[in-house]
Parts: sequence; structure tokens; C-alpha cells
Amino acid sequence: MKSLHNMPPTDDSGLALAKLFELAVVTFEFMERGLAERGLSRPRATVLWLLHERGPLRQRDLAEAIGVSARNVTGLVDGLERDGFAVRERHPDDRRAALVSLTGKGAATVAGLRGEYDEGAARLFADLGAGELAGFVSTVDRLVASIRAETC
Amino acid sequence: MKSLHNMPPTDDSGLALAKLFELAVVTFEFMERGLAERGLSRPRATVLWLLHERGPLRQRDLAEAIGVSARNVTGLVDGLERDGFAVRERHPDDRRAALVSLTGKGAATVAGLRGEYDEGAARLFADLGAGELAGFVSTVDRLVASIRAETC
DNA sequence: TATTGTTATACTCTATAACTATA
DNA sequence: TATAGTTATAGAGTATAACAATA
Repeated sequence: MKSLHNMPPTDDSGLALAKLFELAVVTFEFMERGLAERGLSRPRATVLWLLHERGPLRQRDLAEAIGVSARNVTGLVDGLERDGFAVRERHPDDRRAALVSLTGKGAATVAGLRGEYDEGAARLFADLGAGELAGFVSTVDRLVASIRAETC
Repeated sequence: MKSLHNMPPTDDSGLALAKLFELAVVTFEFMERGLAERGLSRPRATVLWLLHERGPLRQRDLAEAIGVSARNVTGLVDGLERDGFAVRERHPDDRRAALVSLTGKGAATVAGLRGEYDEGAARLFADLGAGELAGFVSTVDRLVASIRAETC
């Protein structure tokens, strides 16, 4: 899917918003290409990332962390298990619960993404001066706060 | 869906990329909330936008413009027609083709989105100085070009 | 023959609701 | 009674392939 980032601006802030949308779109495509090369979608990669950050988790914990339904997590973990990225194990203290962990392949995949991420960042921002980089980060912070405030 | 924008940075460019991902995520959520309020998804809104910009189009043209399969466009137009945003008409010169147009509701919806977009832009960038705004736009242009170059 | 859009089929991500096994 | 995760069902968005109508 392309577009919806080609809305013509009506003034300066309109231009800036058009640029922002365009940036969001190409950034998402950039994100997802890297994931797809490793056989991952964004939802599945998010699960792997959480398991890497927080260790083995119950599906319920994953559902809350990601903000999706329990049913959805069942499907995501099914896919990750089928493709060898994660496994369900018995929870030691609660026989209702499954404990989801990374496999070796899952851990290696997260590590690979991490490395690719660092390299990508270095390349992407290579030709920006320190001042421009700092200005960008500061503006992005203000914009993110502003968008979050809209949302409420 | 949340996250995958909370990857901890390893250095300055890593921080900038983390911010970029975060910005992309909140911008997408912001985009899609506005659309959802009008009963639209991003794919469907993209179709409406194209019809608004370029006038009635064949489904084939929509498929090429959006970058999805013909089958996919059939589904999107089905939904838009069912919900009264667009209609299929006979193509005057080619009896194989359907010509998709906006209805009055569709046109009004695009106009409403346009207005909301302008207001949103004004609010979002209100507290950025002219210099900061220009710097942001310029940096975004470089980043977009850089990401597109990666993609090739 | 080539093109337009359909039907047929399938996969992912998403949701709610009913149900099972446990707590 | 409440919770964890499943099955059942549904809908959107995506794809390929086979097919009908038309060019």
C-alpha cells in the first residue's frame, strides 16, 4: 500500500503535516521490509521484542502489553511457534497459563534485527550534522507530545 | 497495536531512529483515528483521495496507483459502494471496465477530511517557530530521500 | 491474444462470545 | 466466581490463479 501522504499543503503547517505523513509512510515501509526479510510481520516482531525485553511471558501479559485481545495473541503465538521463533511452555505456578519464551532462532532473530537497526540508523543519519540531529530529535519530541495530547 | 517504537538506542543516531519510529507510530494512529471517525480505513480513504484528485477511474488504474492487486481493489470498491462513498458506472468506451466515481457523500467526506487536516496541522505545529518548522521540513526531506535510497 | 474485473481460495491481523480447565 | 487460553465466528486487507466478457 502506498500513499495518502500526497495531500497537497495549503500553508506552512499544512506542508509540514504532509511531510510528516510522508515520513511516517516511508518509515513504516522501511521497518516492515527489514522484518519481512526475516519472515516477520510487525505484530509478530513486537511479540519477539517483548519476550526479549521482559523474558518469558504469559499470553495474557503479551495481550496487555501489546494492547490486543487474548484471541489475537493465540494467533500470533501460533504463528511464531509454527515458524520456530518462540515456544509455549507450562507455567510453573498456574496450570491454566502458558509461558511463552524465545527459541534460539527467536533470540538470534532479535539480535540480528538489533544489529540491522544500528547499522540502518548510522547510515540514515550519517549526513546530518550534530546540530541538525539534535534539532530533529527535539522537534520530534514536541510533535509526539502534541499528537498524544490531541489523542488525550 | 502499539510499540516496536521502544527500541532502546545505542548512540545518537540510534536515539534518532527510535524517535523516528515513535513518530511514525503515533502519526499513523493519529491518521487512522480521523479516518475511523468517518467510517474509513486507510486503504479505503486512499481510494477516495485518488478519485477526488484524478476524477473517475477504472479499477485497474486504482490498482496501479495504489500498488495493490486488482482483486484487492474489487474488495475496496465493494466496501466503498456498500457504504455509499463511491459508485461503479459503465465505462463509456470499454465495456469490460468499470468507472469508479465519488458519490456526494464521498466528496463531502473528502472535503471534511481536508478541513480536519488543515485544522490538525495548524494545532500540531502551532507552537513551533518558523525556523524550527523549516528545519523540520528540511530534515524530513533528507530522511525521506535517504530511506528511499536504501529501498532502491 | 491481451486486458478488465470477477469468483475461488488462502493467509494475516483484528474482534466478540461461548466454553474448558483451572484458580 | 474469576481468570487463562482455547474454539467458533466474523470482517478487513492482502495475494495468486482460473475464468468470463470484451478488446
